[in-house]
Amino acid sequence: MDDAELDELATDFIRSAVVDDVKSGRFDRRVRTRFPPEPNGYLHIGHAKALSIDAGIAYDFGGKFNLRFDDTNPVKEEEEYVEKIVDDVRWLGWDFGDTVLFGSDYFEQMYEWAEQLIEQGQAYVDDLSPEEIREYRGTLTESGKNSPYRDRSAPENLDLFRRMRAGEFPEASRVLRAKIDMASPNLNLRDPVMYRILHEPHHRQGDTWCIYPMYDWAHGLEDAIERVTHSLCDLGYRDHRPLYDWFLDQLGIYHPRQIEFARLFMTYTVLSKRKLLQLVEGGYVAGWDDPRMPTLAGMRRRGYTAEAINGFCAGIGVSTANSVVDVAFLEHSVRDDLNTRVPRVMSILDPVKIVIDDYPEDKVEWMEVSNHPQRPEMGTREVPFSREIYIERDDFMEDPPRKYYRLAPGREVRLMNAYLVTYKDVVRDHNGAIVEIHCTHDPDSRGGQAPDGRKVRGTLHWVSVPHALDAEVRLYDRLFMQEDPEDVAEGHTFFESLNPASLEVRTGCKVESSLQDAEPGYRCQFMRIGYFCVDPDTDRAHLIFNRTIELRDTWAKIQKKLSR
RNA sequence: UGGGGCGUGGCCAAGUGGUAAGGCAACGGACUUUGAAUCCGUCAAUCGCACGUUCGAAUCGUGCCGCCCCAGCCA
Repeated sequence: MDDAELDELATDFIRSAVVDDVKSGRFDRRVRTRFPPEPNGYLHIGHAKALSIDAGIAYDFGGKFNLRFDDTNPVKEEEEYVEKIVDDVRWLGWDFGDTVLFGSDYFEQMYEWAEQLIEQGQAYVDDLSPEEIREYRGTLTESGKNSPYRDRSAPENLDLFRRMRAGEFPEASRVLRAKIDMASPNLNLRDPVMYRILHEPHHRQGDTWCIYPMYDWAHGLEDAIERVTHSLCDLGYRDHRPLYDWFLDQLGIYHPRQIEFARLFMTYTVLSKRKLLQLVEGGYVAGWDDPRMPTLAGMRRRGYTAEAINGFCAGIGVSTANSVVDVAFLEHSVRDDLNTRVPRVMSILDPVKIVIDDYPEDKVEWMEVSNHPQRPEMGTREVPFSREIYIERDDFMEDPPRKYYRLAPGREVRLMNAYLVTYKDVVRDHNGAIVEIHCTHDPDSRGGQAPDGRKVRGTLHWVSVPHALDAEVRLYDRLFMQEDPEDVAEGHTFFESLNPASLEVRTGCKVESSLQDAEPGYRCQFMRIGYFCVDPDTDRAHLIFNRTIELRDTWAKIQKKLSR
């Protein structure tokens, strides 16, 4: 890549920094990034943003991208999560080569470097209790004070540290600390803990270790071992950067550059692993992959595409300002992607029967219907039409308001790709509820075109009664009712912001017969309603669709205005 | 009240001394066999506030205000 090509890649402040480093040869013109999840939960849309930056930069610069688990705390981490995370990263389409990396694989090297620091007199074994360490650390406004164990000799520290590793001491009895500055205004530099004793088996290392490295100590070393050039993380680590740099400098080893960016926040959503876990464990949702969850697994099940999510991430930009992205932008990204790629189909969520009195009783016509009116290359299919069809219950009104131009007494409407039909009368049950609407049709309007060119404003979707397939449809809505779910009164929790109507299960929906063999994951647009996909719970006897997202609904807006 | 960050339209976000990009949302209108999509148009005399420097400031200086993060043997 020459300089002119590089300049074009400088589209945000991080890429600009990378461009500078490539130009100056700081890392031999290499670019290598990494995504370092801790395997203690599922990935969510916030991780998709981080991935889009980490992996996206490696991709744009023709560099390498590492997927590396930051698994330094055996008590919080589980194997199940690593599989799910790997799966999600692949699904999003990011290429991390053929190896999944683990920070824990570097434990031995880290240990050797710790001994080096001890020998250099820059790390010591501290016997203070956790409570004492906290007291000695001082506060935001008062400086800390030195531990009485701070000046142990290097040989003594080495001996103690080796015995820590050998398992001679109980948990919490001792730690290894870096000897930096207990008076630093940056609390992270007040002799941070490097190793703690944990008599816990590790998900990959088994019982090999009983001392485990802390994040600040481990992270830069992992980056250095992997020859990462740019270690990108969220703003929360800004204050840790001096420490990241300090360890690498004292060791005198390869030194990547850490750059921080703002995490993603989104309206009507919570994005913290802790809270997501609470939703799962409290049974507020059906699991990590519940379609209402902001997890990648949930969104995938909901019908969101990787392209939509990546497009969203690219669209929100990268900056260092804390911001809350409007969930409407995510929804826009999803509709935008689905609109161009997904076939159209007719399905009725709330059916009411129409009988076309002047249409022969046994006749069936197979109408040729485009799979995507704007994209003829997606082909056509044959859809059966007969005397009795279902339409949407709210596509008929006996006493319609202004601007309603669907079926009503005295009206003629178009049945999409079929015929123009005119209202005749209605049949009710003893409670007065409508059970059938009777119409007549214009036999010369086959295909839906008026032979005389008369204007017909309303166009309805429909499904032939004898051919219709029964389906369950799960209508999902936002999980939370408030823009900021955490904005609750004192003593209350975000659970109270939960939307009680976030899931509505409809049974007895009538879908087009072409959906007969649709496989789980199949996406389509139910015309005039929204985008849907087949849920994995589907089986031969039971078709189940998830509503991914509604179509924009201008009529709903007009109605709202009319009612005011 | 220590330290580190951040403040550009309802929401993101460009802009780095030469007179406020773009997207989302919203609102009009055109088109329409999806009230979808598409298309066209409207939407910041002003960049947290106040002084100052300059021919000229969102961009530089000073002061103030507001918001976020840090006191795990979590990451």
